[in-house]
Parts: sequence; C-alpha cells; structure tokens
Amino acid sequence: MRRTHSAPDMEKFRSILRTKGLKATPQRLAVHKAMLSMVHASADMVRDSAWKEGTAITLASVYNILDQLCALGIYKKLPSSGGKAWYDVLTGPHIHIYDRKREEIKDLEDGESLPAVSAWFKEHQPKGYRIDDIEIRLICHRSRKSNKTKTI
Amino acid sequence: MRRTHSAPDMEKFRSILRTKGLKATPQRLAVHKAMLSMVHASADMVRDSAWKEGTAITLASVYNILDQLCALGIYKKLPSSGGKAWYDVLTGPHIHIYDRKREEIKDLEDGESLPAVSAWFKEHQPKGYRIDDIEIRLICHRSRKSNKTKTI
DNA sequence: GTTGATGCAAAGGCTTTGCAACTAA
DNA sequence: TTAGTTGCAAAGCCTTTGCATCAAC
Repeated sequence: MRRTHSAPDMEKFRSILRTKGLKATPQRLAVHKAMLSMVHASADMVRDSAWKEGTAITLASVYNILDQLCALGIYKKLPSSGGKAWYDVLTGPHIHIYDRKREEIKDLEDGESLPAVSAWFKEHQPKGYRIDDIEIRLICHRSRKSNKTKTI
Repeated sequence: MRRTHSAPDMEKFRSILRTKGLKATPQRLAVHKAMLSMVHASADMVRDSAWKEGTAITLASVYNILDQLCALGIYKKLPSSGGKAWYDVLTGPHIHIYDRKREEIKDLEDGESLPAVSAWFKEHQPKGYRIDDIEIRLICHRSRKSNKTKTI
C-alpha cells in the first residue's frame, strides 16, 4: 500500500494523456511530477513545486490542469475546512490523517482499517441511500512518546 | 440521538450567551434559530432563513456570529469540496450522509456506527499520532427502491 | 500547419475587516 | 451610560474565465 513514484509513473502518465488526446506539455508533466512527490497538495503548493523544479507555470494553468486530471479520475479534490482546495493523487481508497497544526495530510498506512470500516457500512447502509464512497479523516496531532488510547 | 429543538433550546442559548458575556441580540438569536431548524447550513442559507423569519441581518454579521459560536463549541465548521463553508449544530459526534446531487448533508440516524468505528480506531491508532476527532462522510445518492449492498 | 494549451489580466465568489452608527444590558 | 454589535462598503483570498499568443503534435 506504499506510495512510490518513478520513471514508469511518468511514462504511464504520458500514455494516459495520449489516450485522451491531451498534449504532453511541460506544464502538465510538471504538475503531475509535483503531485506524485507531494501526494496531497493545494494549487499554490503545486505551482511552487513546479517552479522549484524549473518549470514556469501560472496558477491559472495549475488549476486548469488539476481539474482536468480530476475529471480523468487521476486526482481527487478533497474537502477542506480552510478556504483552499486540496488535491490527492488517487492510488485507491484510503483514510486520511489530518494534522491541523501542521496543515498536513497523510495517508493511514494500515491496510486493515478501510476494509473493516467499509465492511461495517456495507452491513449498516443508511436507509434510502446507496453509498458511493466513504471519506474518513482522522483529525490528529503528533504524539511525542506514547500512543495511549483516547476516548473519542 | 434524534435532533429536536424547542423553546428550552433557545433559553439554554440565551444562558450560554449570558455566561460568555455576549449580548442576546436579535441577530444572534435569529442565527441560532435558523441553525437549529436546518442543522447543517451555509452562511447564505442562514441569512435567508433569518430574513424569512423577520430578522434583518447582513451576511457579514452572519459570518461573525457563526464563527463566534464555533469558537464557543456550539457549532462546527465542516470541510467541504465546494468553495462554500458549511456549519453544523454540534449535538455530539455523528456521521454525515452527503448527497452530492442534492447538495444536502444529513446525520446518519444510527447509534451503532460511530461507536463501532471509534472503537476500531481506538485499537488501530496511527503510529506517532493521537486522534482528536474522527470525521466520516458517506457519499451517497438516494436509492429508489432497494437497499442492495454495494462494494466500496 | 492545426489544434489545443498556456499566460495574463480581469472578473467572480466567498469571506474578512474597518469604522461609524446603534442598542442591549 | 457604555461596552459590545451590527451594517455597510471596501478589501482580500481563492478560483474561474476570455482572449491573444504560443507550442506540441
């Protein structure tokens, strides 16, 4: 379940673009490279990352590209409490750990939890609805030493 | 777990305001009355509701009041994918059903699920973190007839 | 050479802010 | 009376849009 990226990822990306009739512009490649390195990011973070890597790109283009890739099902736009949109590289269903203080989103590295929770809701579907997706965010803060349980 | 509101709720609200040294202005009362009736709402929905009930209030004041009441722990600002903030009357922990098409948030009327999921994460805390809160959104759509299970 | 993508700047939402006028206590 | 609130308008973000320019194919 670990997320990695490498040259093959970018080749696959070019291939997807080709399939969809989209041009492999430096900007699109830079956005995807940035997203692969950060996994969860806001538009301005992507722009900054792209510039650091040497690709000039405007925020408007970043937004355009991110939204296109969301439409292609490559990224997902995340709900956020702040006023800013976050994007997530879609690598399959997962649970987010959100650290408010650090403004940081990570994936829960635990293959068991999502299947367990999904199974629960499969058995406990809300009446009158069908579930398309489950979004789970664990609002956390870094613990210094221990991992004591806490009632929620 | 059912949410209701009535005269005692407003009395309790006035009492909280008094305790915190806040004035019971018509605007504050109207905002809270609107929130009690809608449970989940955006700022403009609150303003519209207040006007319908006969209280003049500007959007700016709605925002101010909603944020104050969040700070008091009476409401909670919800994460959202769209550009608009939603507020939730805090009546204890609960799970949201989100209907994208209808842009509608409801509470899961099921007392079992949250304890079950909480218990799970109590046993499966992410390493290095402590969980402050769990946010669960079931992304759903209305089912016409059946309630067939669906793999997630 | 075509077709589509990007940059730029302007416009558009939502939200916050500053200050004068007002009002609940 | 007076400290706290509200309304108004302006300013601030984030995001989207339109159009001329530019580049991938």
